Amino acid sequence: MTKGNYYITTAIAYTSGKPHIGNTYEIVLADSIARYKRQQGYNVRFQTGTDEHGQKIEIKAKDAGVTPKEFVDGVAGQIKDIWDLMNTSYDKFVRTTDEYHEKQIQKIFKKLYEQGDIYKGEYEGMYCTPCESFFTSSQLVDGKCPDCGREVQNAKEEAYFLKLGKYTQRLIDHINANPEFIQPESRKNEMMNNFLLAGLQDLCVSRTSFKWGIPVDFDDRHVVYVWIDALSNYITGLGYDVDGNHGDLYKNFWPADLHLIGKDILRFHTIYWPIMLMALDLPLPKQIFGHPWLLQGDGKMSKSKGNVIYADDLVDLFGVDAVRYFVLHEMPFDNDGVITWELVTERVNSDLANTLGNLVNRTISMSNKYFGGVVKNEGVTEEIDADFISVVAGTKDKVEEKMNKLRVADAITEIFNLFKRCNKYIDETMPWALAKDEAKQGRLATVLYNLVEGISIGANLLYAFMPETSEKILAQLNASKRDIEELATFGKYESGTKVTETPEILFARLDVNEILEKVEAMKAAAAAANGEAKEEPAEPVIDIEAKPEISYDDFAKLQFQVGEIIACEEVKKSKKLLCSQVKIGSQVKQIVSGIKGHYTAEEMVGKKVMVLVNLKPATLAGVLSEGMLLCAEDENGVLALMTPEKKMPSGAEIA
RNA sequence: CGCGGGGUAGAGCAGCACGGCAGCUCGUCGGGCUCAUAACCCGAAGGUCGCAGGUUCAAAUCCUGUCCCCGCAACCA
Repeated sequence: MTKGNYYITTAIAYTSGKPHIGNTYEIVLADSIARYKRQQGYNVRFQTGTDEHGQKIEIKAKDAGVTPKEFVDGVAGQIKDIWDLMNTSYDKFVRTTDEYHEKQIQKIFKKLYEQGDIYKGEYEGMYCTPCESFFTSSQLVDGKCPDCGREVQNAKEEAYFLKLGKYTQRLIDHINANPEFIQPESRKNEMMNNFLLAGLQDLCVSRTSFKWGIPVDFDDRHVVYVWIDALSNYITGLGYDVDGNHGDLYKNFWPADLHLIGKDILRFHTIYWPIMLMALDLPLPKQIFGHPWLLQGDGKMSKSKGNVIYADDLVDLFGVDAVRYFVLHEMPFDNDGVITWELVTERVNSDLANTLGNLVNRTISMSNKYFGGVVKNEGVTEEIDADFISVVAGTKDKVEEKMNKLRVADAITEIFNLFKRCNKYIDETMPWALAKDEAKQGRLATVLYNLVEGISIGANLLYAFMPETSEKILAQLNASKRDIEELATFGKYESGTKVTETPEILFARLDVNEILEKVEAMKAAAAAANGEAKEEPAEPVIDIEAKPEISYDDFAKLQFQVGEIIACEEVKKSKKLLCSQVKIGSQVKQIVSGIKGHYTAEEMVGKKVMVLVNLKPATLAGVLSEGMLLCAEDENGVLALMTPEKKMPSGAEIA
């Protein structure tokens, strides 16, 4: 009966903090695919988990005054709670701090080192601490981290590298030969053109700058850096063993059928991971799908804006299945989706309450009203039934077609088209009119039977996406759960079955304003809780990496003066540059600064600012810059110009 | 200056690889119905598909140019 094995994974979540609805989307998406596959008859293995190492966690734990392990135990628990709250049916939750995992990582690292795929080298470049990444100077943007825009430091670090060159061609060939490998396809070209064809730099796979990681067992100053550690979870979680003593799970389920990941880490999954596998002489996963992001309506989610949406808050307000429905249905296939409280409310009302909930409710009440709840097919058909039945019975194939292409949102739409067709069927047949005519009892019974059967099929199809609701509907109808294959046949609902006498409202209609009020209340409560927890909400402080000590002579080389901005304009074609004419004493210098977005050109004019005067002129975006305006930067990247706190003449020296 | 995504009806989106009547959901308006959660069904209004050119019998779709927005990401692997 089984169609074979099917192994699906999500990316493992980084345990630096509570995941929000964006992170949660991925596990729900994976869950719906896993459930669907199971329903189709596959023997499914569904794995998720947490990535628990790295400098950031080390730092966060320190800030929180706990050990890294305690910290990740807490967050991993939180993540698991949310996964469970979302009713996801994963079979395995890996943690990269699990002992079997750590052991295999060390062995993998060693094996790759011994066979020459990993070598020891030295990494020199500009280092961005928060991003834990090195960059070449050409990668920097305005001399700052291209990823986060913050300052970078020149740094050098002994490190191990994974050789990529040896396998690049093989990977290119593989991608070309397997068009399904990277999904959606538009991403495939991106990977090819931007990385593979351009030539790969060897990947740095160890770190000495922090300790919270899996130690390299033959060189204990190093810990294994994220990629080998995290990516390997897909095989260690199955019981892969470097020495060949694999567990049965590994034998049965590798290679994976689908790695479901966010589009941001597609590069690592379609390039580095396959190369690692090639180096280990293992088969490659069959498909990698980089799903889009779920975005907050009024811009990017951010804690400072207070607009982060968390899964548990959504569940409190709407219920698990409503949230699952929303994220699965509203997420386009290869475009980012939008979530707002209003949009969720709208979907719940129109799709779940009106179309579905009300349909179930009205059907059951009619059955009770007219036949004491007994649903019997009297076989009195009419021409009008044919179209209805073909729509209902045809939905299974449509859903299957969409699911095969991972078009989950479209699959759900098909199911709801079925429910809409049911509502229409009620209007077409007008059961209440039939009920008034004694001669039409048989027809009435058949109509209700058809409806109940239609809903039963729809509810079964809904199972993968909204398991709880699916079961509730089937329970109310006293219908049985069916395999997918049986859902293309109309008429399997057992005639003569009695439906529930007391239909429960599946989804209540919601009032947008009430929802928004509750959201406000929730935010206020959260803010209050935060405030209390912190006693005095101390102004946050920022620690940056210490730079080497300098002598007074070094300092004396720097010439700082007060400058007055006498004119300022935006640098055309640049994103964040403003070009200022700065009067310093009697001379005027042109200085370009990356502060557009923090200050407008008009605001700048007239300000007295601190200027580093004797900086070697540079050209930014084609514009000459003869100095630097000094700014302070907070943890959110907000910039503030340094201005004298008393009135000072232009040109005054700062020392 | 870099890379990526986008601009189609009031809102949210599809359509674009392969040109052929501009579509879906919500909302709005009108009608119908009363079994049902003021729900359901039918109908209508509303868009020169960001702008300007070009190719073509025909362009949202292909080409060229241009403007605008967003992101570089989920608390920052």
